[in-house]
Amino acid sequence: MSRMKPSNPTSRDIADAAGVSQATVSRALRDSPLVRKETREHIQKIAQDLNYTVNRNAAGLRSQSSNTIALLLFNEAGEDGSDAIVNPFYLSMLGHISQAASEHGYDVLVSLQKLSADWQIEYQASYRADGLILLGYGDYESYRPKLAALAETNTRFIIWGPLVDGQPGHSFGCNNESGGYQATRHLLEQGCRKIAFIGDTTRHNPEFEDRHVGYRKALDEAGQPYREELIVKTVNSEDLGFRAANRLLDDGVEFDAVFAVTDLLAIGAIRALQERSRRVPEDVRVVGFDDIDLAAYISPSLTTVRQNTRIAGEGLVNSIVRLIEGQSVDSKLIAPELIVRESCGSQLTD
Amino acid sequence: MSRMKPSNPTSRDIADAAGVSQATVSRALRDSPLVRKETREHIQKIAQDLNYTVNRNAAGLRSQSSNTIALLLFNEAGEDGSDAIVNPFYLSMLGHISQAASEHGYDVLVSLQKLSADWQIEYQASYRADGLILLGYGDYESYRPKLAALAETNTRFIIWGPLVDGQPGHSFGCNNESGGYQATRHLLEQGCRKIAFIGDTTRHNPEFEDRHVGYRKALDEAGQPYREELIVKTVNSEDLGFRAANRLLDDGVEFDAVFAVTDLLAIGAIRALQERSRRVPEDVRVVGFDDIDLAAYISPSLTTVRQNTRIAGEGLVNSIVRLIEGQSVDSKLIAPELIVRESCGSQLTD
DNA sequence: GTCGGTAGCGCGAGCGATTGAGGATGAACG
DNA sequence: CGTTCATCCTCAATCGCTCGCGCTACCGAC
Repeated sequence: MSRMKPSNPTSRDIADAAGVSQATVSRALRDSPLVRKETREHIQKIAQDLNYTVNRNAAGLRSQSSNTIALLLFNEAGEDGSDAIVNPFYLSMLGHISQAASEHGYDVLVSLQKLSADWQIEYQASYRADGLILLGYGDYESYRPKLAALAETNTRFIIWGPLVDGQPGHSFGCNNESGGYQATRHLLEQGCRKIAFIGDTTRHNPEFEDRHVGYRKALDEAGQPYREELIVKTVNSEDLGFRAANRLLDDGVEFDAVFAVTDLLAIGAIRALQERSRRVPEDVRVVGFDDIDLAAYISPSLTTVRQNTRIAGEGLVNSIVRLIEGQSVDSKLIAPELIVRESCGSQLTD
Repeated sequence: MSRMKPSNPTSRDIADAAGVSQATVSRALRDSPLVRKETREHIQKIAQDLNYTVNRNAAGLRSQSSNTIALLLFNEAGEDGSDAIVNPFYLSMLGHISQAASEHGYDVLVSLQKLSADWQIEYQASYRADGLILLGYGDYESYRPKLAALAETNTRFIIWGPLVDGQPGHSFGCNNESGGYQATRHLLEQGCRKIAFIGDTTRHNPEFEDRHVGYRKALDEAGQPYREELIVKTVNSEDLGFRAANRLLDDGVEFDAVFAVTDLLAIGAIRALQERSRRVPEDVRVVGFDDIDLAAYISPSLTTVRQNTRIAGEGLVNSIVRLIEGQSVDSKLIAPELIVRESCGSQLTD
């Protein structure tokens, strides 16, 4: 099949050059306290001169570890065979995950997964990696068996998302309820009374479900009624946001604001509104969720609930590393933050 | 350090269960013609039942290969210790690279590199992977020695970018000159006569240099003079585009169009123009390069030169795989495509 | 001067796959 | 009926590293 480059120096070569045993080289290069400082430095210098690096395959084989974490990205695009489009929010997390991982001495293996793929793939990844990070997991309900299978084989994994009762494994996410609450409350404060909600409200998307809970809580608190006709259930993509808003308009539902559970949905909704001559924010105020790059640049710029991807990425990596090292993980949620821009019309009232 | 999950089935377990030797299991699982079809299927079934997957470390150690390609992303953010922001264009390539790689049976290891990092890191990556893909390599001039070092150690790598004379290794890119030409020519056809150019024009960024060549060629062809004062040299980021446009305005340079060598620069430039009350496209028409997601959503939507990331990703993977397999690679360029949107004012003349 | 303790290093047995060399089997052939 | 081949498998030797032990100095203490 494929070959690596021919004949690199091995630890034995270093050992010969340094006049020590090969085992000592191994220890020295891993900063083991079992070898004297001078010896260690001597060996390290020689290794550097000879451009030696440990063969990760051999090291991994012997130590039964890989110092690698696999990042499984689930793309939300439909099964229409179209290009795999990964949610930009997850993509922006990738950078921070990679960074954090390398600080912990881990490499990152990425793998795009189709939601329809069978779990065997994940399992294989588990052989290549010490742990898994699952991003954009989508429909939790239908994936639970796969998660259970992972857990059963002692695969260490962590899911980006809320803590769902009865879900196998660990998770790390943001306080979606708080985010949904903040968004809705902000709209209420702007004087909105008929706030449409775009996003799933069921256990299938616990993240969205929690945002919906926050939405409802804010309404309750403000003494506003919860109206079924304002709820459009959908999963995540720009196009679905577009369609959702169009459906509201088609149905003749009156609304003066939209809370979309993701920025992608919000952006699609804004496009639909503008196409049908509704001004944002004058006629309809819109708030999204995630704070993807796009949010700041579209017109009007999008008010949204930010999930800090740096903190998220670091948190995920921290958790998985703790898991790998056999420590316990405390799955606390990170706090989302409302970012006010133009689409919610705050400026109008100033 | 870290451990993988305890005791998985090995090929010997499969062998015992199937009543064959362990070597036969190994061959059967790799569809070797040396084992009879029935035997092979029998073994594969058992392997599946036992949730067996080959230990990649062991396989890699023995065969001196990893079936992995490393993707090195160079972030363009300054050294101000700020968050690592990867150019969204490269990020969108990631998905396609990952996809293409898995179709070839390769895993993808990602690694963010600071431009300032020493080459040792890349070298280490080369030990983990059969080949390297370098994205967003930045300043080619200063990196040449590192590339040479890679080439010298027989590391297989491929760079996204133009074919630069004297540059070690192989590359795969898009026809930047054509792209620059198309963009500029389109602006000329819109009646623009003073087209500012934002981007590097030197060998340090061969991609941009080539776009500049195309820009100049279009001007020549139209009999338009090339004016130094319209050129703003800068590298790539939204903020730098913002500053570049401001500088043009500060300097009192007259211009009726901007060709920015990346969308990020173009978006920054538009922001600056709008802030200083220049209408886009009425007063200044703008064309970018890349066609990142953002381009379609900003206001006005950005006319740009698209580099098809799917084709690019597949091409890169194809090339590196060929390289790994010892075949020759023909480095042809992919063709960029002008995507007309609002920022160039085409609609105005319709 | 003997002895226990310890720091520093070497020995050798694997880790689990791949791979070339060689054995068993049965069909084809003179 | 003995040979000759394919065909299909088995044997056993690696790949380069890690890690439990065991060995050797050397030190201070009795």
